[in-house]
Amino acid sequence: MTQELSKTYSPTDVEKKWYKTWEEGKHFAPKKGKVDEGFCIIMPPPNVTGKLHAGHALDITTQDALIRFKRMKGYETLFLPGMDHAGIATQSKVEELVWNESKKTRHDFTREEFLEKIWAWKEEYGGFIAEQQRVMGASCDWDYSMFTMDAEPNEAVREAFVELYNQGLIYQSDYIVNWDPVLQSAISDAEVEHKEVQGAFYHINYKVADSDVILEVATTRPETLLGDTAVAVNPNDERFSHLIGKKAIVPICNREVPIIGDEHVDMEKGTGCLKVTPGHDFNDFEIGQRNNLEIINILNKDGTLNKHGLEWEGLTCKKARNKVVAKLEELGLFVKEEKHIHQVGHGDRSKAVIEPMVSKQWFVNVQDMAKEAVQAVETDKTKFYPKGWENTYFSWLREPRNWCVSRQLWWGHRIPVFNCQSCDHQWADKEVTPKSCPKCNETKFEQDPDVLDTWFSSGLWPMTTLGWPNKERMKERGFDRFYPTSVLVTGFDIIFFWVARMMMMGMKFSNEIPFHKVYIHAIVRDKQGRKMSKSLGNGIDPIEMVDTYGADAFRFTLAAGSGYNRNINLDPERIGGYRNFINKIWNAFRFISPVLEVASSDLPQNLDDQEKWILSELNDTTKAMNESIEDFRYDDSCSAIYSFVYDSFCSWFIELSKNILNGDDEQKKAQRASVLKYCFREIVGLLHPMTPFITEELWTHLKKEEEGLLINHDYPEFKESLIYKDEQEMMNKFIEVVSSVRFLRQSVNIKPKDEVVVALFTDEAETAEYFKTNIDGIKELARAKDVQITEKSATRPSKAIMKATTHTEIFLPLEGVIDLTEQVKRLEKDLTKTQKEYDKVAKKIGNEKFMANAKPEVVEEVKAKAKDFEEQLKSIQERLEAFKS
RNA sequence: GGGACAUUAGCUCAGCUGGGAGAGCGCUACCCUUACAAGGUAGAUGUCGGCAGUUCGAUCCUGUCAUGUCCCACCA
Repeated sequence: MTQELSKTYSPTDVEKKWYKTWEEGKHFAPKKGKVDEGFCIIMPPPNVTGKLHAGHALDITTQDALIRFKRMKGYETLFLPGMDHAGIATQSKVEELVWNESKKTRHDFTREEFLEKIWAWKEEYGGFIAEQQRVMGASCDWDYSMFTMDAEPNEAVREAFVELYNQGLIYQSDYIVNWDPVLQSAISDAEVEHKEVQGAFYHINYKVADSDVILEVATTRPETLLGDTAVAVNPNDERFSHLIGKKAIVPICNREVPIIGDEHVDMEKGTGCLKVTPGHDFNDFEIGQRNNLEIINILNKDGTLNKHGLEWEGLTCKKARNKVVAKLEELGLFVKEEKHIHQVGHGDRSKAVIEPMVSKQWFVNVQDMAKEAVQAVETDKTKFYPKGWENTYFSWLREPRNWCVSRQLWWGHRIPVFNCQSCDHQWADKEVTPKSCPKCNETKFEQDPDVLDTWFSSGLWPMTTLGWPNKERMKERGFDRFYPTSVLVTGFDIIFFWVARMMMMGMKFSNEIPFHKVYIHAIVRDKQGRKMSKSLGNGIDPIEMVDTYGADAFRFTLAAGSGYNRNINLDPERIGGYRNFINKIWNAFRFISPVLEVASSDLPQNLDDQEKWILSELNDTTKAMNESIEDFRYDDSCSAIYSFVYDSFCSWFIELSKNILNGDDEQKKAQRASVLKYCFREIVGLLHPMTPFITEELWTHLKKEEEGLLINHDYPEFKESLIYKDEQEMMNKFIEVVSSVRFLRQSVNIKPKDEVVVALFTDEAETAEYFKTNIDGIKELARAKDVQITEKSATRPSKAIMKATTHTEIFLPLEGVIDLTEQVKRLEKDLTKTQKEYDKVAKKIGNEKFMANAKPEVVEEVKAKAKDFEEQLKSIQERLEAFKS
């Protein structure tokens, strides 16, 4: 039936075929399984017009592995996809496009016209990333897919906003915000990146009015003196306290401003005198609030100086800075400039220097919400994996600043606040277009022009996607079944942006946590550990990797690198390595495929030693897989299955089966074939979450007629009945002996084809018995024509080379000349090594305190080791003496 | 300025509550052995960052120093 399998596995067609089968067969849709419980992961929605990058690939791999695992376990699973409108990113992209095409900005269009352009762009490129997610094998239910600007999320956003507004938790305020002059919008604190910049302290003299006293202030931003409305000193500072209440004269604009005392001023820092610019500095704004200072805004929206900039109106701050300094020098008020490295805020999207600026913005009062969000994690309602990331989460939420949610953009959720032009009433409305003012019933009113921060809708995402706030939709989409969702998988870089906000919003509107567990995965970097970036050109294109190595190999690589670490350094060569592993599986299958017809799908009754051993190893692997996937230790899962398949199954069990399968004993042959088939059925099951495609493909040859697709099949479980400890222990000795023979063969350059005679000496009756039972295996794998097994009291062959283990002496009798010096050298090396090991344990046994204090089982272990090493030493010494004489 | 995390084989990393240092890749040698050269067999490599302490015993615990990465914080 399957004789035509090619020597190497080619993934492309197989992957396409199976994804289509799964999707068209609706196998990603939630279905009640044997466990009466839902398991749901909401996929972090990527930017709608984005392109899949390595980070997304990791997102998908780790999430999809969990989903597939739980689906097989019999949970009703939902992997819910979606896309984000990504306000700033998308709008900027289209602005750039329009500019390149027609040298026009968005302000050359009406709001409606420009939004149309963005929608058109979205329609054209919007589906692209979802196709790429399919290529990765994401088993999400596309029927659930949502876009953050669809009608349903819009409804959710308005619902949430209006609720918060009516509860007084949303307010509008003239407040100092981070102003991005490129975006020409306010941005939230979380969107500001602080970068170290080489700047300077400029020392400037301010005259005190009606006196000769001069106050020297230090500032990094001399140009802002045009907006100064006070000079502040520390009230406890004896140097200056007597000046409090007097006036100072701001240079250049010659404005008289009060000298005030404020505890905030650090006597040690700078000159101890602080110029206060409430309009353009966060601290100064606070000082201004405390002291009722006037606020002067000296900047335009684009970051250039306005009329307060006097002769420098229209210049950027940076350009104005030098000119102001020059002017001060001219006026004799400039003292000196000191180099100074300081942190300057930059917009994380635009990279522009952020200008603190006072403007009217909408804020969410998050103080209480943050407390609840903190508590949920403190009480382990929501758990972080790895736990350490809780600190990051807490650090953000324990001292939250209110969240500036308004953005002066067009692309996004319009703030549902309306101002009546007749009666000045302001209200928030759940209707997209309210009919009339609720207070005066007039119909002349205007909606607030701003849109909401993208993270406002993202914060509601787990609820929105499950139908909230519409009762009917919630029922339809299974809100009660899937909320709180099971796991959130994401990178640490958006713990504040997203995780924290979802927690706050979730607790606020559903009175529940939005997810039980948060798995924070690593950041994918290049092989040298550098962040992938456009400018470095070191990005790895997932689709290219899939084309080259196959999605399974790529997924396995990502999974193998994912545990509780914070970086994955991705080297395409490693993907190649795991591609080879996938190919290995393919070929192992090719090996067993001819005997499948004589195999039964169930386990035979009278298992032999080898079969018990492999089943026991498989059982251990199954246990390890089940536990590690549950704990998000994909690295452990991958290494467990990798070494089982590669070492235990392929290198030993298949090799040991060749004899039997090529032999004449039909019954034994059928039995072995059945065990091979059993193992393989389990292997593809165990691997399916990581490598869904090849496993589903092979499953078609392994499944029973009545069984369906692997994607829905039961995940292998640990079985008490398949523990065979003795057989495992014996097999380890067997492997040690065979490897030793191979080693000895190589040490005297015996060709792989040539057969040798092997003599084994052991005093362990059980071990000897085992070797005798499995003598064919030794012959086959060590290429021996004859194997003699005797007790150590027997005479050793006179002309032979030898290696000693703790339990068995392995001799290769040789004819002709042996290079004894080589052998002596090698044995002496063995001797020193073993002696060292022995000395270590002997020392412990000689140590009275050790014998008295150590745990009994440790003492026993050490004693046993001592005995083993002693045995081994004796063997080596005897042989050395024999050689030397 | 505050904090977190890291430092283990050439590279990337794993090592659970302290009890003989591991994996993958790479490397070396020999092999086209009838599933697989995207393969097989065998092999080499570590003062577990430095120093001190606790302990019968420390890669693991404590302190300290060094180096690195990241996060937070109001740009005097």
